[in-house]
Amino acid sequence: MLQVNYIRENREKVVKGLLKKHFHRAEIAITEVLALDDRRKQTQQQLDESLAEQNQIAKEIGLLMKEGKKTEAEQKKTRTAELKNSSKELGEKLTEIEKSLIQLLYTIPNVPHESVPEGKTADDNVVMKQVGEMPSLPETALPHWDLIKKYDIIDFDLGNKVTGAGFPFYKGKGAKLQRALINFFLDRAEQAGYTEIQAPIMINEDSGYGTGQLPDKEGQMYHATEDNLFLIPTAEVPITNMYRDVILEPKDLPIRHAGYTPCFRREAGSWGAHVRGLNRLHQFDKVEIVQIAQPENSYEKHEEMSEHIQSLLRDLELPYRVLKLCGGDISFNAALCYDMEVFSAAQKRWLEVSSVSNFETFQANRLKLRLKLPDNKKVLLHTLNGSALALPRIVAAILENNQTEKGIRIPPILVPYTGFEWID
RNA sequence: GGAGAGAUGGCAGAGUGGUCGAAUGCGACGGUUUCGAAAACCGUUGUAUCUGCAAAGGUACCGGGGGUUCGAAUCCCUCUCUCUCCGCCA
Repeated sequence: MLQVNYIRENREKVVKGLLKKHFHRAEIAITEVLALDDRRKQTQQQLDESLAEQNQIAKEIGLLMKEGKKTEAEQKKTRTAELKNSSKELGEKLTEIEKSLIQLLYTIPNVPHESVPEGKTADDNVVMKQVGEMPSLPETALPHWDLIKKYDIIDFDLGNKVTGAGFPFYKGKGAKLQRALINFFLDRAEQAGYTEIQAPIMINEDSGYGTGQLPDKEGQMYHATEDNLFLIPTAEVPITNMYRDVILEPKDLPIRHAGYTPCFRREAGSWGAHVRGLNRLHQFDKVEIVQIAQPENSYEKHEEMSEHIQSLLRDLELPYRVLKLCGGDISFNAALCYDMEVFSAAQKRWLEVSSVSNFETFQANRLKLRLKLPDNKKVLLHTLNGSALALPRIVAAILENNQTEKGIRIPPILVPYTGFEWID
């Protein structure tokens, strides 16, 4: 959620940025925000005045009562009755205005960083770099959904039976590979200075609002209505919400956390031929990295996170590229976002395995996550996160790219974690 | 699941209707003292929002929401959470 004061002071910049994000009603929405905010202030002021008078009279009555002047006290009560009525009306009006304002703000996306390229769709994203050699596979190469059957390591049919589509079972070396990847990612994050977190995988409503999954994207989350809890779509949600309503000091920063969790996404309506196998699941494993940084250096941290993620891909020997998302493709919350894609050689497709974003103050504003400066002023902090990494597509690429006649070769860096060199 | 207790400022902990935004203690910060430190002493020390160049002032907030009252941290209702005991249990 954008700050109203920021909008007010940077109106042109905000509108321009929102248009880059293809938020076409930017001008209208901003005008309305400012108008609502003016009305809010005006009403608040009227209410405050009314309440101030009431408080004043109440004090006077208190004094009169002490002195035993009951009649005079009774007289004062008439005026209070009037004031109470007007306060009530003003209060209701204020609540209504505030509600409209918040609702409107919820519909306005974050302003993109100036380096975000113009563009409408994923085709307009800018390839920043491409690393690694593209494997050349024989004609007989299989896509991962065939490989997992051949070696009996991941079972979708069992998942269908026990839970439903998109909830596969990992078996034997398939299960061990999962565990190896998680441990590898966590160890590397720890080496890079991230404190490991084991977070709850269900969150409450407040947390959903805090990081922006609510109110708009509730359809993406599984909802346990009995207890009004949501299964997390990413560890970003519980980890970032650790800092909801928190005021930090410069010495606490930057904060670096890494957490492994399963992630749950309903993915309503997004199924099709291009999401076969491991390409899209309802439940998957992911190690997430989160940083909380000072506004003046958050973009350095963003680069740092991007570099960390890339180092994982290089060590796994996967060919990858880094995209800078264009205005039209970048997410609602993000100011800047890089996507990391690995090449899955049998599908001959680039698969998104990580997304690293700087949200600037967009989440912090909802979270009320602030920094207390030496002069006691409070400013909103910047939040960042990235996948490091999401497992299924990494697994898909490893399986496809490393397939040989004698089996699937495990990348050497993982062998200490898996305990085996081949899936055969 | 049953019974009971509770939720107050960074922490501890008073406060049961009228200068209570809230005693006191601890912590933190600044100062005096000291070669330096400790101790002692003095002072400062919540958040949000509005008016204002500022100084200053208004309003709201004692778990959340609602109510009673001229006036509520204090009374009533309700929700949430925490703790203790019993039951069940990885």
